[in-house]
Amino acid sequence: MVSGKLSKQHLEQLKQLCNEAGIKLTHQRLEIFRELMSVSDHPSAELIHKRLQEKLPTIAIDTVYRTLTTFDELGLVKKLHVMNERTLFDTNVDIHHHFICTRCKEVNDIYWSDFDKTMLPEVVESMGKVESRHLEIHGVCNSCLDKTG
Amino acid sequence: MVSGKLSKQHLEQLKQLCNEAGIKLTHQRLEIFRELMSVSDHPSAELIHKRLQEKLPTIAIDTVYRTLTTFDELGLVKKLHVMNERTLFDTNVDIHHHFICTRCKEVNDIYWSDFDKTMLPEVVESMGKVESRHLEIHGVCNSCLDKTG
DNA sequence: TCTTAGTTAAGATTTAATCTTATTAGCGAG
DNA sequence: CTCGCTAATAAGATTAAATCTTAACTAAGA
Repeated sequence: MVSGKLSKQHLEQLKQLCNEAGIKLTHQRLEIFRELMSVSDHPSAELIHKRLQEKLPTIAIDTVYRTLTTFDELGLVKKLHVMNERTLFDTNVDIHHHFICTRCKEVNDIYWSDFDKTMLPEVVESMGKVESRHLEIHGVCNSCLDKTG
Repeated sequence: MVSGKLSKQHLEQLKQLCNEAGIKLTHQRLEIFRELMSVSDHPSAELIHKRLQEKLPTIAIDTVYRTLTTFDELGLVKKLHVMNERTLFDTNVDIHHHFICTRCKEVNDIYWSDFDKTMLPEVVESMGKVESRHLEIHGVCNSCLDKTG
């Protein structure tokens, strides 16, 4: 788990990762990394940009977006809800889940009643009043597999 | 399951639902409903708008958005990926899931390794090459429950 | 038919995210 | 350490999804 205060170990990790990936360790990347490591919540790019205003008053929002995407590719952070850029509507209002192709973005319905009936862990129930659960499975659909392997 | 060609039964269902909800059954609502019932995929508001151009050349995109939201409230359709309007970043790259509060939109991490180890149904595996799974649990967090009940 | 509250069309507005271009800076070679 | 190349950045324009505003319209009950 990556979280807590920025240590020399983390710094070395970033340095090494940049080296391996063949990208430069810029001041901006370092500060965005430092900011990320100092929080345990799920910040937006804009929030990070805002928090960095004091240290880097001239940093552009675009740089934050770009850097976070780079970090996502390096595996340092994970984007949430990336599968679709827009809101979709489902005429199927029965309980079901989705298989989303990471290449063509096609959405397929999944029925898994055994899972729907499964009790959630105690920890989850203690977080609040659960209303629904939705499983998103990401992968490459057969159609895309056929095209490129 | 709601899909297939629009039948009189569907029409009556819409009429009744509008009545119960105290809203008018307008031409636009009927055509959007008809369009929704004729497809089995997951259309966006813009796609529906586009498909309706022939029948209703003057329909505004805003009407489609509004109507779909109304239908969502009526339970006729379901919005996908509604929990967050923006992309968030997670510094936790370990396998985990999320509890998302439908009121304050706060995101909490969930660990459920038993589920992570569970085999997916055969139907899912046959859809393509699965890369990852992500569970989103929606509900009201304790903090929000305390405020209003 | 008349009335009115709810609904719509059209276009402005908001806002997340990306693109363009000139400038800057990391970092390896010398 | 300095130079020079190339990747990276800042700034502002741009794109696009979604919502808001306002005047005109219409469904449905009286």
